Amino acid sequence: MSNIRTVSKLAGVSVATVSRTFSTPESVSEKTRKKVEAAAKDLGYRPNLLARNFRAKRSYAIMVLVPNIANPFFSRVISGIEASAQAKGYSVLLGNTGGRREREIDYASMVHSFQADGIIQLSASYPFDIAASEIRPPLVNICECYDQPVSPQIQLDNKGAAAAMVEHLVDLGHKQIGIMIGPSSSPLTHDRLAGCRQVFDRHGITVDDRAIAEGDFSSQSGFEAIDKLLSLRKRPTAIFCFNDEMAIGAIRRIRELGFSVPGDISVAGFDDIDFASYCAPALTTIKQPAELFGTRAVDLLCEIIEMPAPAIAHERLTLPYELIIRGSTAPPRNT
Amino acid sequence: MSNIRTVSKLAGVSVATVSRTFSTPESVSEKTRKKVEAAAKDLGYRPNLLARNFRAKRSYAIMVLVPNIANPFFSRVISGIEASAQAKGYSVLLGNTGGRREREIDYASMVHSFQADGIIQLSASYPFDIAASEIRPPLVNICECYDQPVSPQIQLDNKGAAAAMVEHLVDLGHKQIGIMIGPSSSPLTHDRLAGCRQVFDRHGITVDDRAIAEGDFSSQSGFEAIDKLLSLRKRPTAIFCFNDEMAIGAIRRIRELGFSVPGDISVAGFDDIDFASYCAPALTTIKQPAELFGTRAVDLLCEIIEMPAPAIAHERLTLPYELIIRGSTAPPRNT
DNA sequence: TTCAAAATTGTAATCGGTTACATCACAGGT
DNA sequence: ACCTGTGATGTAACCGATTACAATTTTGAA
Repeated sequence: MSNIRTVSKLAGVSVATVSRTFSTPESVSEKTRKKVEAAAKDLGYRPNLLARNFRAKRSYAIMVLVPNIANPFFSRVISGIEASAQAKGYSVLLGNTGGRREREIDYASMVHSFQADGIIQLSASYPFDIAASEIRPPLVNICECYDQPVSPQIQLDNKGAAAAMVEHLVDLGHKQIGIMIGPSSSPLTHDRLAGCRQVFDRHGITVDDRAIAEGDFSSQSGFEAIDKLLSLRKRPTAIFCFNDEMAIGAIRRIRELGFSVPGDISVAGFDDIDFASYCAPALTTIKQPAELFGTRAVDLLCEIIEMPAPAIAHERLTLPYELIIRGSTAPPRNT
Repeated sequence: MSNIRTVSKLAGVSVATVSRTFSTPESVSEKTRKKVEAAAKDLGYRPNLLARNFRAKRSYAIMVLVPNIANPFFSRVISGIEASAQAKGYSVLLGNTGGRREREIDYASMVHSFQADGIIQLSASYPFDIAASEIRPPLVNICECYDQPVSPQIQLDNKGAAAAMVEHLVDLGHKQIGIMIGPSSSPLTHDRLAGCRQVFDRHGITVDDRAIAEGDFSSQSGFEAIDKLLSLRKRPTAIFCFNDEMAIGAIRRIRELGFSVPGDISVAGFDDIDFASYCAPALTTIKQPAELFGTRAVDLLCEIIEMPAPAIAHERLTLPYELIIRGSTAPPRNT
C-alpha cells in the first residue's frame, strides 16, 4: 500500500507538499499539484483517513442511538440524519439499543475513545454517569427528550399536538374518548397525556383512568391493549392512540370484534407513518416532520462539535406538527 | 487528555506494559496490572481507539449500503446486521444511497481510505470500477444480488418463492393472474418473474404481458400501477405484487374503485413486513428471514475480513422462504 | 538591477498507540 | 554454584498523516 512518502518520492516533492495537495490544494502551485496528482494516480494512492483522523483527534463520525431502527418513524428520522451528515462530511454510526441502557452506555462511550465526535440520541435516558467527572461529549437529544435539559433538544410540541387531536375528536361530538398511551415511563406519554387532559378540562369532560390503556408503541400491543377499552361499561366512541402502529393494531382488533371504524368507533394515531394513508380506513393522525428532526439534529450537533468554546446553551427546539384528518375518525353514531 | 505515556509515568511502568494491560492483560503480572489500572482510573484514561485502529490499519467498522433505510424490510435486515456486528466488536456505518450509484461508490470507497473494513451491500450494482486495478475489498452482497457473482452473496430463492405463490393462486382456482413487478432492471424482478412463468407454463396458462404492471416497490407505485391491470378486458381475479408495500397500495386503490379483496380480486404480496398481518384483509405473502440476512452477512463478511489469504470462493448462500397464507387471497368468485 | 514581501516548498516533530527485540529476574535442574 | 528456560518488563521504532517553522523561490515595485 502506497503512502504519502511513496508518493512524495515519485513526484519528487516533500511529504508536506503531497499532504497539502490533498487537504489544501490551493496552497500548492498548479505545476506541483499536477505532478503530485499524477504520481498519486500511478500508485493508486488514497489518503489514509484513519491516519488523518488520528492526527486530528476527530473521527468525523456521528453516533446515532435509537431504540429500534425498524420503527418506521425512527427510520425516517435516521434518513434525515444520514442525508445531512453525508452532506457535511460526517459518517453515521448506527447504535440500535433495543432500549437497553447498557447498550446505550456502551455506544455512547465510543465518543470517549474517539470513535465518534458526537451523539444524536432518540431516547430519554442520559447515556453517561452524570456524577462522573468525565467531560460531557457533544450530544443532541431528539424526538423523545429528557425532562431536565442536560443537553440541547429537538422535540415536537407533543402536548399541543395531542390537544389538537382531542380537540378534533371533541369537535366531532365525541364525549367518551379512550386513550392508548405508550409506556408510562416515557416523557412522550406524559406530555401527550397532559395535552389530552388540558382539552378534557376545557370541555368539562371528566377523565376516567379506566379509559386509558397502556401499550408499548408496537402494533401487537395496540392489538392487545384495545380489549380493555372496549369492555368498559361506557365504551369509548373514539380512541386516540399515541402512535400509528398501535392504532393500526387496535383497528384490526376492533373489527375482529365486530365493530366498525369509524362507524362504531373512531380511531386516531400519531406520527403519520407511510401506512397511515394506505390503511382502510385511512388513519387520522398527527404528522411529524421526521426527516427534519434528523437534519436539524445534525446541524445542531455539528455546531456544537465544531464550537471553539464548549459553552453550549441548552437549546430546546420545537418542530411543528400537523393534524391530518382522514377516514378513521367521524362523528359518533347517535349525534 | 491523558495518554498511555501519562499513565505509564504515574504507574511507574513502561508504555508497553500499559498497552499490554489493556490489550493482553494476561501477559501482565497481577501486581503491575493493578497498579496500571489504578493509575488509569485516576487519570480517567481511556485508550484512544483511533490511534489503535490507525496502528492496526483496521477500523473495525462495516459499511452498509442500502437503497433506502426507511424501507421496512431493509430496516429489519439492518437490525440483524447491527446486532451481529456489535456482538463481534464491529461498528456499523450507515450508507443510505437512495439507489444512486455515485453515492454507492462514494461510500464504498471509504474502505479504500481505511474508514471501513468491509461492505455489506443490499443492492445490485458493484460499487467499484471492475476494470480498475484497485484491490477488491471485502464485500458481501445480500437480498438483491448481481447476476454475475463477483462477490459472495446471500439471497432468497426468489424464483422458488414466486413459484410457490403462483402455485397457491392457481390452486385456489385463479386463471387470470396479474403481476405487479418491481423495476424491470432489478434482478429481483427478473428472478421472481421467472418463477411465475415457470408455474404458468406448467399449468398451460398463457402469460399476457399486459397483465404485468411495473411499480418501484413503493406503496404509492402500487396504488398507481394497479389501474392498468384492472382495466384489462380479461380482468385478473388475482394479483401478485412483488412486495407488500405495493400490495397494500394496490388494495387501497382496488377498494377505492369498488372492488372487494379478496371477493372480487385476491392480492398477494412479498416480504411479510409487519403491517402485512395488520392490514384488512391480512396479506397473503412470502415471508423472508430479514434479520437472518443481516446476521449471516456479518458472519460471512467478518470471515472474509479476517481471512489470512484473500482466496475467497464466491459463495452463494440461499435462505429459506415461507408462504404465509392470510385473508387477502381466496378462490375466485365463479368457481 | 535590487530588494522586500509574498508564495511555495521542505524538514522534522508529533499524534497515541503496538510490538519486535532486548533485558532482567527468578525458578528449578544439575 | 552454575546454567537454562520462562515470564515479566522496558526501549525504541513504527504506523501515515499534519503542520510549525525554516528555507527557498517568485513576484513586483522602486
